Amino acid sequence: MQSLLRYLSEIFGNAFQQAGMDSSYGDVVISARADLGQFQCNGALAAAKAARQNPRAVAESVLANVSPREIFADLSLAGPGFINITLTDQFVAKRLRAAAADARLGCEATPHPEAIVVDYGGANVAKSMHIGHLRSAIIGESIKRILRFTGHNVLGDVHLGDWGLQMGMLITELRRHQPDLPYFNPEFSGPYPEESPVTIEDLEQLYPAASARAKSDTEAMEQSRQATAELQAGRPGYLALWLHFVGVSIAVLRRDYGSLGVTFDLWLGESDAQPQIPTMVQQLRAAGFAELSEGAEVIQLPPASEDEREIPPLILVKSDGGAMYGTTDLATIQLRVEELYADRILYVVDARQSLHFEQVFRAARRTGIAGHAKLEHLTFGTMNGTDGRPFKTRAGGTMKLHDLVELIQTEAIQKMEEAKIGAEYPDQEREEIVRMVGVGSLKYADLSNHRTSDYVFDPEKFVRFEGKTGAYLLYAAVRMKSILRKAADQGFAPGEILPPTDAERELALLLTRLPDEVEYAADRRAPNYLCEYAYNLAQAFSRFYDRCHILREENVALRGSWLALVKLCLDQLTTTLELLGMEVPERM
RNA sequence: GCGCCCGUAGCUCAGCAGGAUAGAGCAACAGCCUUCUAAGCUGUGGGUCACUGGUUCGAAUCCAGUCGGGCGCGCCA
Repeated sequence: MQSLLRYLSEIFGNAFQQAGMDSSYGDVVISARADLGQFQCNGALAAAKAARQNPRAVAESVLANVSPREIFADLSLAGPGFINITLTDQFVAKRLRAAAADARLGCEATPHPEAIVVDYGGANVAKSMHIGHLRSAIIGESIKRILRFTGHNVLGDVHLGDWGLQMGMLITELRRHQPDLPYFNPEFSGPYPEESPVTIEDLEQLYPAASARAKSDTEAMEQSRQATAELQAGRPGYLALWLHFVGVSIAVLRRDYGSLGVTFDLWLGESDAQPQIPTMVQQLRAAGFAELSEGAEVIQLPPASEDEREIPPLILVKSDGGAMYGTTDLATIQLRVEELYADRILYVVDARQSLHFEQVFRAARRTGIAGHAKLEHLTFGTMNGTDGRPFKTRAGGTMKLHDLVELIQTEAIQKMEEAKIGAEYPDQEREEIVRMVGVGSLKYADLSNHRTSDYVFDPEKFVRFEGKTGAYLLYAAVRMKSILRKAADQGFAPGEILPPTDAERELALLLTRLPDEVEYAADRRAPNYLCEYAYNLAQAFSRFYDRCHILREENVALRGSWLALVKLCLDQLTTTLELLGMEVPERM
């Protein structure tokens, strides 16, 4: 089914065309003046300007050409040339019946499906996830779901930080503590132990220690570089050790991402691109893209057109022969294009990496590595504390993701106790509710900000469950479920959706919007639009709920219509929340 | 120095491919539970959209400049 705005825009586009003007002027949008109409078309103003005509006269002639007319309860001209549009209740009801009968709730799948890789998460081996990893995971997960829902073939890749200097640091640091391990003995011929010599706790201690040491001690840094080079050259002991680091880390990452409802199709990492690098570099040299500069090999990236700016070259090979992360990213693009047949690769990464991605993308396009694939850096802003500085705990440290999830769930438990809700629920169900409410609140708080803006991360505030919060949305959905359950118990079934009256018109109109809202969010890769829509739905439902006592309604047809409306509302809200990565409990 | 992003209500944020009277939540104040879950609903007050200029019939939205804030800028990732 064609989306409503598209359908209306087509009608007005045709009307403009018949009046001798471009159909693009026919764009219909939600009205900014609900008192004057449900929708509006402003194209006559722009068309009049282009044609040097009187805008009201243009609007008049367009109005005369509008067809079909019977779906409109009112079409009127206002102000300098606005066309205000109000649909008949019959037509609205017809749209809703069609949406309710459709498995996709009236959302058409894209006619041009692409193979899309979404690169998000970005966790590192040996570092436990902290709140700095939150946004990429939450935003990336939502964008993945949205694009998948719109009909694309989407693969989510965690793209682990499992390679590079940090690995060398870990190796040297561990050697410092346990030099007798067989991994460090060049004479050792294997096999190496299957059991990891370190736990995740060990790694989390080792990493900051190693990092600090390398920063202050040039000799330690040199050793780390050396170890990194040897690892990359394939020294068996180091490789075996590294595999343990990765294995131990992934187990914990799966748990942490899992607790957020974030799942990946691919658990690839920087290391997976390494085998690709030597031949790729050879190809680039052969094709004349590599250039010697200050001992390193670089790819120059001069502007190719006026809208490109000067940017520094991409370092392809360091002066010590090693690869930089830009090289790894290039090789990863090559892999995704050649082996995953990616048409498009999206990177959900902090805005501070903008320059890096600009370099990588430009290099990938110039050299042909990207092929026909489109590359997009979907930036997101920094999470600051209430003081406007990057977020820190009271103790001044970074808050671990695990602790944050726990904190917010503790709060959910407290809220339920205060409201005297769920005391009689089985323990397991109550735990599930707490998880869904806690994680949902956290995600909604994050996603309702536009992804590109920096925002203040205030746990005290996110934990509140009143107002425009995830908990409010879940609460609304749960009330819908409750009504439908009680209706079924009493033998009341949803019936045919009738033309809305004043009591439910607001809700009914909102329910015609899902396809346009999803498309809007998908086009902009911006989940916050869906957050807004979900909130509007929940609010419109709550008002309707307050005004109309559904189960007490004695008119069977009306009650059936209302129940069908609740059902459709629940389906749409659930779908929208799913696209945001939120789960709805049966009751709460 | 160069570049990127951002200044909207007391606070946190939407809105920005130009459109009519700039929205929401929180906070403040006033109401609504013998009725489908009050984590709810209703109402009131609160804004020179940082500033200046420009483009336009029309600018929070586009352009230029100024001020203020954040971030980034070749061998870490």
